[in-house]
Amino acid sequence: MDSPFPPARVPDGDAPDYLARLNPEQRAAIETTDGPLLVLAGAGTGKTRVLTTRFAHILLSGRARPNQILAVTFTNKAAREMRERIGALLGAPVEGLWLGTFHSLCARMLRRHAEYVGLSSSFTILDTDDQIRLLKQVIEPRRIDTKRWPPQGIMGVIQRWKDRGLTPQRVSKAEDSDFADGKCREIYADYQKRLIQLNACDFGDLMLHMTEIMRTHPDVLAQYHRFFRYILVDEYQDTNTIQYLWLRLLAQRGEGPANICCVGDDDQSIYSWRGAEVENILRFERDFPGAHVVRLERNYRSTRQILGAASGLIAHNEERLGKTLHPGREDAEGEKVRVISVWDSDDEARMVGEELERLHNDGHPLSECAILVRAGFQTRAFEERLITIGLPYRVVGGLRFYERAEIRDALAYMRVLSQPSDDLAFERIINVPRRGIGNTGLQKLHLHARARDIPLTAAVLEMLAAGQIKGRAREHLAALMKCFGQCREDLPREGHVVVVERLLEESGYLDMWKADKSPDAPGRLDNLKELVRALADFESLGGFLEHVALVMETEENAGNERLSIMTLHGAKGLEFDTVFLPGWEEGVFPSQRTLDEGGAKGLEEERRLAYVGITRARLRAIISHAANRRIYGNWQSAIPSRFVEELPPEYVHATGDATRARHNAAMRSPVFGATPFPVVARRRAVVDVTTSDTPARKTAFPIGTRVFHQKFGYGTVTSVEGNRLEVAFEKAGPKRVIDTFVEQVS
DNA sequence: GTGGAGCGATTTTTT
DNA sequence: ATCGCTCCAC
Repeated sequence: MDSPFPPARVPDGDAPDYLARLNPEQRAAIETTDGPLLVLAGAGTGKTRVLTTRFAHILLSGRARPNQILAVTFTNKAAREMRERIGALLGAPVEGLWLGTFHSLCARMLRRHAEYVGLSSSFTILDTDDQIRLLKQVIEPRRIDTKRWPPQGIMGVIQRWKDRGLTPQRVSKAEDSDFADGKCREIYADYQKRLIQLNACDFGDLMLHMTEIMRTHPDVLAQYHRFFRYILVDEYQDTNTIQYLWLRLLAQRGEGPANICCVGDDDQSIYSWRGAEVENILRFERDFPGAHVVRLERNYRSTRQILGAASGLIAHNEERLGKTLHPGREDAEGEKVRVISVWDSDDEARMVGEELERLHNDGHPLSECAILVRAGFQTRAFEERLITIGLPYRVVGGLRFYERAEIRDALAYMRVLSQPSDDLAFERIINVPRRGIGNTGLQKLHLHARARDIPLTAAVLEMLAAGQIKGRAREHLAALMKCFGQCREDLPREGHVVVVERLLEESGYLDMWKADKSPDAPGRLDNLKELVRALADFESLGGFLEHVALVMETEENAGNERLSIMTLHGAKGLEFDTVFLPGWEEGVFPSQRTLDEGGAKGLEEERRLAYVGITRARLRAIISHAANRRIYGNWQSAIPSRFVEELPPEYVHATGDATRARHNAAMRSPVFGATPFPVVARRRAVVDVTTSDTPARKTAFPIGTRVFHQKFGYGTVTSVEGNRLEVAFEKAGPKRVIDTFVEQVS
């Protein structure tokens, strides 16, 4: 240790105060600094705390300087959180950390060694849309039936190969038989070639190129070996093969065992479908001989009842390292996990709504409640119900900011502004708004560009000059190119914020949305405003675009007093006082797809998902299953999920609500219970609104106010009753809504 | 080049 | 049922 940080070492014997309030296992996980270490961190056992304290401990004990620790996470959110907490522990923000996602760290490394794979260090990182667009170009000349073999499917095959660390040369013929008549390998090779020509990378390439460089250039690898003294990995159970290879290259140096610490939980491995290999964590001790293993099993989050139910459930899995959660607090007895049987999915939504109202009225904050579903289609029933009873919610997940069409369009404009040779970006916006360039026009442009070996923008200029573009397209394109040219010229003088704003204005892009009559157009304009605002946080356009490519998220307005609806996958890492777990039926959860093709492994993963769901709850977990559910338009009867049976009965309170459910159903449909009568259901909904004891407030929306609603669009208030409005929506017709769901428009 | 009709798919999501 | 995408006719 030539250069301790900070200079003063913590004296042995006296434990420094950042270690004081940790339990013995947590301390072991932190103080076992040298050699390979696997920390099996059960849900709610203080994983992040261990990770960040360990990081701080390595620094404060003088074992390494900040830039000698490599700390890897999966999401930007996790990286950000870690950075903040380390800063808090050290009392000051630390600069120059190698702390980030696998992909951002690889991007950073790859910029230094890009030339080894034929890229220049200014390579661009493509988003999913660009990838598909490029792949389509590669597929096109090959006479492949894109009905049978859609580009997305081929992209999936390629990505899987990349996940496994296979460059086109490394893909064996045998690997490439099933999909697209065995042409995937050629397509993959072409696609990679085109990426290099464009000086671009997709996400998989960041890992693939960097791993390939380290594999084939021992000098580069040695450099990183000298550089990184300690490696920390979060969520190790989610690593795929390429991430594993990348880590192993960095960790397995010749002299002595590596200081690699992987933190994870095999029971929370739920991402095999995107390439994650649970085996990586199961195999850790064999991969790193002499590894220490620390189990964190004291849970400080949930009640004893919840932990008992979750542990009993996960014990049905075979493939696991084995861990049992114990309550960390003595007072954590709690209520039993409730299992509620209902008649159909409408009853389920109604039941959840009623429970939520009760909790809300008892003073439990809605922000501490969540509905966790297996699949996206389940959210709709709950949304409708919550709108009816007027409980504010938000659906977490959905499309994120940078995935929205208008944001991607605007970013494409910026990319062309900053890099005229960015063909994929230019292709995206050349006809947005409509400029009279269709498929054939674009083909001609491509032909010209390829023939002259120039970017598309240059091809446009040449073809305009040569009079090869006619009619309306000619004027529009000339105007567009002039606009880009002018903006590019103004950029250094006026700054990127002003110029981008002008570009979006003068190119006609903003006008396109202003003229759009659809209900979500105003929201899109707001998003664009937000995007331009975010631009100001960066010094240059290039810096902003790099950030966006890697960090595809913005801080969502958290909306404090709202309950959350999200998928179980989306809930991983979060916690709530109260968690609703609806749809525990065979075919929904576990999902039909898994039952059909996932085998025993798939089922175990579904069970882990159930385990993740239950362990999100601090105080209350409410599981429900319906006897009948509408799937893709028709009603189907369903039996309770096997996971319900697997819950240990001593921790469960089953509300045998089947009687009431059947009664409700009988009232609704005298002949066949399985086909509920929607009209009655709707009337019941209205009754519920008026009998609800949610206090009515004074509303700020007098009759005649023009309002906007996220789901229903524009409308005019026709009557007011406390905080409940009746609004005549222009598109959706008359609806009753709660005032918090609409905003006034002028 | 644009817009409408018909077709098929429809778990989970990050970077 | 619903949405998104492709194909075809104007």
